[in-house]
Amino acid sequence: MTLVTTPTPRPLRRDAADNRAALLAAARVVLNRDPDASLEAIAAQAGLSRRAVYGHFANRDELLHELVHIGAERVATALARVAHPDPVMRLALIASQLWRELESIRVMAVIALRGPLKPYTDDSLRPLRASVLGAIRDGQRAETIRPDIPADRLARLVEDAALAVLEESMRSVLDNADGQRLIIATVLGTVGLGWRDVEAFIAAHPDLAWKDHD
Amino acid sequence: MTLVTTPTPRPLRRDAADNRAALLAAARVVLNRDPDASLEAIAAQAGLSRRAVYGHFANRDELLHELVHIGAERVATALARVAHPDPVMRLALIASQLWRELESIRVMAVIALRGPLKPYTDDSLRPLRASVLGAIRDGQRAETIRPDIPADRLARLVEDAALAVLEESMRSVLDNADGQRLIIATVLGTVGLGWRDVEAFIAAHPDLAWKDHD
DNA sequence: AGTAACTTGCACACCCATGTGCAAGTTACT
DNA sequence: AGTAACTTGCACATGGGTGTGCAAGTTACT
Repeated sequence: MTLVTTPTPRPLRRDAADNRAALLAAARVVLNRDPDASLEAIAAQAGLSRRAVYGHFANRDELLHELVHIGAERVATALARVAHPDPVMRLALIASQLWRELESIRVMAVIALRGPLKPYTDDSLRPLRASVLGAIRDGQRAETIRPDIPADRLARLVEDAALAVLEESMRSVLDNADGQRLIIATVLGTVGLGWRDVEAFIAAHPDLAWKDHD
Repeated sequence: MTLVTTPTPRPLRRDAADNRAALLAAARVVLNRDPDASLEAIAAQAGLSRRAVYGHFANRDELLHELVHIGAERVATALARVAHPDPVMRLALIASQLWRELESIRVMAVIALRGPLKPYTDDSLRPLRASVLGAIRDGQRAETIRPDIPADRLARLVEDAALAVLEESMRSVLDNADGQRLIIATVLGTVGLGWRDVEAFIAAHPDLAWKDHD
C-alpha cells in the first residue's frame, strides 16, 4: 500500500520562484522591443543563462504561453472593473484600462500575430474583443458611434488604433496621464466622435482621469 | 584607341527581365502575407528556383531594397497628384492615393519595421510623411484638425491608422470603392473629425470617389 | 552542516535559412 | 544553327537559434 502525496509536486524554492518571475518579466520587456528576440536575449535581460530557462519552461512556446496566460488574467481583471450604460463611456473605460496593461497587451498582440501561439492568444483576447464589439453595437444603435462601418470591422480598427497608441508610447515618452488621455482620444476618434466632442466628453467625466494606486 | 561602350552593361534577355519582375511581384505578395518568408517561398511563388534569385539579386537585402525603391517611386508618383488648399482635403487625397498603392505601401511598412533596411525605407517614406505632417499642421492652425495632440505624434497615429485599414483589407475582402472610403474615413476620424462631418465631407466632394483607370 | 534544489558552462545534435561553386540543361537572340 | 544568357539541381560552408546531457559549482532550506 502506498501513501498518496499531495498533488502539489513541491513548494518551489524562493530563488527559483524569483528567477521564474524574472524570466517572464524579461520576456515581456525584450519581446516588446523585438518580437523575435532569442532565449539568449531574454535570459540575459533576466540576469540568467540561457540554459536556466529550460529549468523553468519546457521550451520557448511554453514561456510565451505563460506570458499570454498572465496577460490574459491581468486584462480580465482590468475588464471586470468596466461597466457603464453609455457605450461610449464603456469604450473610454476599456481604453483607459488597457493603458494600464500596456506591456502585457502589446506582448500579446505581438505574439498573436506570429507563430503557433495565435489560437491561444486569440482565445485569451476574446472577452476583451467581445466587450468592445458590444459597446460598438450599442453605440451604433444610438448613433453616437459611426454606423457607416460594420461593427466587427470597426472593432478591429479600434483595436489597431489602441495598439498604435501603445506603440507610440514605446517610441516617445508618454506619462500615464498623457497616455491615458491619448488612447481614449484615439479610440473615441476612431469610433466617430469629433475632437470637440471628445474634449467635452473627457471634461464632463473627471472620473476618467488617471489615478495612481492601482 | 578603344571604343567606349554604352554604360548599359547589356540589354537583359526578355525572359530574364520577366523573371526578375516576377520575383519582385512574388516578394510583394508573399512578404505581405509573411514578413519573414524565405527566399525559397518567394522563388516558389514566382515559379523559379531559389538558386535563380541569386542570378538577379546579390542577396536578400538587395531584393528588398529594390522592392522599397519601386514602392517609393509609385508612392512619389501618387503623391505628386495631391495638391489642395484645404488641409483636410489634402489628407483625404493622400489617403485615397495610398489605397491605390496598398501592396507597395504595406510591404514597405513591414520591411521598415525589421532589419537593416529601416534607414533606407524611412528615407523613401520621408516625402510622404512630410506631406502628412504639413497637412496636419495647417489643419491644426485652422482648428479643423484636433489641436490637442502634437502634430508629429498625430502624424504617426494617422500613419498607423492608415496601415490598419490596409491590414484590414488583407483580412476581409474590400473592393476598391469601400477600401478607399474606409481609409479616408479612418484617417479623417483619427485627425479629429466626427463621423457626420466625414460623411458630409465625402458627400460634398464627389471627386473623391473611386475611379478606375488610374 | 548536510541535502536537495537550482544555476552554470560546455558539448553536442538538430533544424532552417542564406550564400556560393559548378556542371548540365534549356532558352532567347542573331 | 550557334552562342551566350539564363535556369536548375546538387553539394557544401556558414551562421544562428533551439533543445538536451552532464559534471561542477552555488544557494536555499531544515
